[in-house]
Amino acid sequence: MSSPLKICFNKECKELKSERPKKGWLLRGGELAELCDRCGSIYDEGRFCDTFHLNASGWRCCETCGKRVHCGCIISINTFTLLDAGGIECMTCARKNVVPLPNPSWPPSLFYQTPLPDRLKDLSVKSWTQLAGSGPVPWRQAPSLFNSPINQPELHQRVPYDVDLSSGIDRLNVAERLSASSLDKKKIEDFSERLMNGTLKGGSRNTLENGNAGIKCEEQPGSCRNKAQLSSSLKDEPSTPHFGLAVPYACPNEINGQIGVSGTHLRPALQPPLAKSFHGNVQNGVDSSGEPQIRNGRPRVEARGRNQLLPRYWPRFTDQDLQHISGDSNSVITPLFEKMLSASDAGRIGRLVLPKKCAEAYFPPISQPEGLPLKVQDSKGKEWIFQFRFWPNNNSRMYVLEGVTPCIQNMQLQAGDIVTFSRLEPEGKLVMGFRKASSTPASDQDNEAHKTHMGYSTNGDADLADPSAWAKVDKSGYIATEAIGVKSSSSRKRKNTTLGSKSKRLKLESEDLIELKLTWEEAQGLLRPPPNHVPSVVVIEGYEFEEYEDAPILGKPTIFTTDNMGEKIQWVQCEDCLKWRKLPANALLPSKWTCSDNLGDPERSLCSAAQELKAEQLEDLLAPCNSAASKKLKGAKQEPDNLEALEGLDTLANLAILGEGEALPSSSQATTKHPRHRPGCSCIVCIQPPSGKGPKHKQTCECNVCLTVKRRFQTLMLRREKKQYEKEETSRKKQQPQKLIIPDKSGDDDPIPCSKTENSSPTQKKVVSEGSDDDSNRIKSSTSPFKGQIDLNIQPEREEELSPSSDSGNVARLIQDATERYLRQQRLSSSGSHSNLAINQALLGGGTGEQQISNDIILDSSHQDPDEDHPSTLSIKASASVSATG
DNA sequence: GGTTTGCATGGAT
DNA sequence: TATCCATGCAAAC
Repeated sequence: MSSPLKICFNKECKELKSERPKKGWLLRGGELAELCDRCGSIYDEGRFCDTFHLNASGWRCCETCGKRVHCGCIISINTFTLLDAGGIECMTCARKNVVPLPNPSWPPSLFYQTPLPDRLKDLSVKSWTQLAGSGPVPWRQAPSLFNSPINQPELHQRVPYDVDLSSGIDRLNVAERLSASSLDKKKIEDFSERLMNGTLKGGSRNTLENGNAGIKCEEQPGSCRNKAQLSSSLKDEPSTPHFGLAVPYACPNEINGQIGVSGTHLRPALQPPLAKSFHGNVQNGVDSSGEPQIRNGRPRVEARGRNQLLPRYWPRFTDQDLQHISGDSNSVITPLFEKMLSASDAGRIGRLVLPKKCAEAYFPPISQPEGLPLKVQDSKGKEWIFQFRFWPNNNSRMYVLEGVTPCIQNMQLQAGDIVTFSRLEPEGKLVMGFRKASSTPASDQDNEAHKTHMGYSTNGDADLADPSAWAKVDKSGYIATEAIGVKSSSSRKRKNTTLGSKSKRLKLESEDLIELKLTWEEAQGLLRPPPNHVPSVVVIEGYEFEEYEDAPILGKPTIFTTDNMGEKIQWVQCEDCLKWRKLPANALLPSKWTCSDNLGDPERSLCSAAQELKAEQLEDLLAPCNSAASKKLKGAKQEPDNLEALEGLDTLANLAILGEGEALPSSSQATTKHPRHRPGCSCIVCIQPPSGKGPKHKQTCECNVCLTVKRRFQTLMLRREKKQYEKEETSRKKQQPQKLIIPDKSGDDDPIPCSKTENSSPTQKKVVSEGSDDDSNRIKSSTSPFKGQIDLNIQPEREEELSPSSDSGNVARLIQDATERYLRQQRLSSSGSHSNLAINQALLGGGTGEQQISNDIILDSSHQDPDEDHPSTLSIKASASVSATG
């Protein structure tokens, strides 16, 4: 883009340019100043100011080394930094300091050069320095008329909210900022008008583009601050209002000539100032060579702003990222911040929570909760309009972008992915990019060192992963991913960060997401009783239910299929030898299954026994499964080291892969929700699937199951209270034998006599037969030894706190958490007149290889006490004795 | 009934 | 301890 003018852009020169003029500093219009060969060379050598501005104002001395630094022009903008205590420091010295700031995100020239009306020039030094030196003060909080300090809500509140959205000019910004500068409203309005008229911009632009200070400044250091004399440019030149409109919120920056953003292009001498050639190490705004990036002509992160941000919000852009964003344009990209999407962010609510400091640093100031519309461009160039707003929160604010769902979906993002915000200069457009979680740098998000932060490359649409590999966002999927996330987080050193502010909220990586395609139902199907736990038994309808108090663990996933005889079978992989063994379809396996557990097939109860499946058959067996899963399973087969990876949650994850939706093996699909239930089973478990669909028992339902469940619930709660009480007593009295009224297991190694415990029949018994609403099957008996011990005043809320910590650890807790989530969903889905009873079926297996089924009977509090609105849900773990395999 | 909205809560830092 | 922020949740729609 060659200037029509043939003379050197340096007005001190006026020489003719060559046909291929040398490029100088970035103009606000986006072009580069075109210089004659001589000036270009001088500029390239970094002597431009020395040569042409020697007699200009703005020269100051570095407070540290005393070196003279020109501070008064667009070219020198990044050669110094402002000191909090006043004065300047050259970049060489600045980098030696603890917080190297190659230049404030808000360049001093913003202030020095901003052509203010005379009546505004009384802005005190104090106010500037305070703004500059305190708190999170990114460029936008620069002492500019266009900038306002953050953390001054009181000021914000005083200012009438007045955003001219139609024009794209954020008057509020101006008003607020002026307010922050103790300007009276009249001045604000006047100034805003001028701003709208573009006169200010024109003046500013003129001044800046000529690369000269354009200010009349006292020669004494600091005088500029006191007397921000304005050039006459305000009146001299009509505006060129090409900026400040596209992105209203960005007007501070744009109006000030974008120099606060990436002013790094001001000296693109040593390297073509192509924005896309963003230098890798941006963490400190100083490149790895120790040279300020301005030397490289590369945009840098707004260092000052970013230094105020938590590391996890630091933008980590690769060249490819930048290339994606900038496309083929010559725009300069200024990375602002990034954020890993939380489940909430990626959810359907469409609200993206913005880090407060980021929002206040890079988005326009808003004084009203309603905020203002924000135009954001994605990496494809598509524009989105979000509502940038905040909520009052703990005397603070919580900033959100509303209406992001379409954009998020368009980008096909989900929790764990990272959205990036950057600014495109000189347009000032806010650009929202993204990285899929798989391309997240290997380093910890919170690792402030960030030495390996460029270990990823994709940014975008072009590199989208297969959507099918993404975790489901639906309820069940979410629950499941949480559960699996334990594994994923544990298998990596990466610490849960953004997503994991709560322990049970887990960051997902797309690699994991493949594995996390697990539905609630499927997760249930893997539940097993904790090892060495002996259930108590309750009989409903003649069928015995085993009840476990501790949370279940996860069982071994299998692959269901049908054999030649048309009989359903399942295949399970031995933990030790990795051979696949055939089992009856109704076999229920513990989390670790080995050939030795294959009691039903003595010939193959040893690992030395050959595998029935040929390689091809195995291939076919695994074929319907997710390829990734298949790969992993086979990989595990080949690599014993991977055995461990298949344990525990990995196991669950693998099953999840195998069992998800269409990928579910056929025979498994037939019993998707409850594999151990036969098709057509009408038990309450099957008629009331965890999905929440299907018939539900009414709250007033008096069927045997509901009655029993209620009774059992009450009993359980009583037991737990007693248990808790006795635990406390025990801890007090030190090893005093428990005086349990209830036969119970207070610990893993404290089994109690039980009528039905370990040696279950190897064949599956019918679990429960009742279930419909009007089912009036009688209860033969409730053999609960706690019959009659019903505490009607029991507080369901105590369920959680009374729950003994399970040795199944996080997994179990997550499963329980998932259960609660599910129940909440259930509760929501029911109108209140419905029973919130759900029986969550769970597979339980004994600790020694025998297997049992248990059903988690989940009862909403309202079920028991409809008059009270207990927010929490309850779970009763009843069990049906079931068969073990082999 | 579902969805949206605005605030509250509490874990994480 | 203060602050941030992810999420819950209830009222409003």
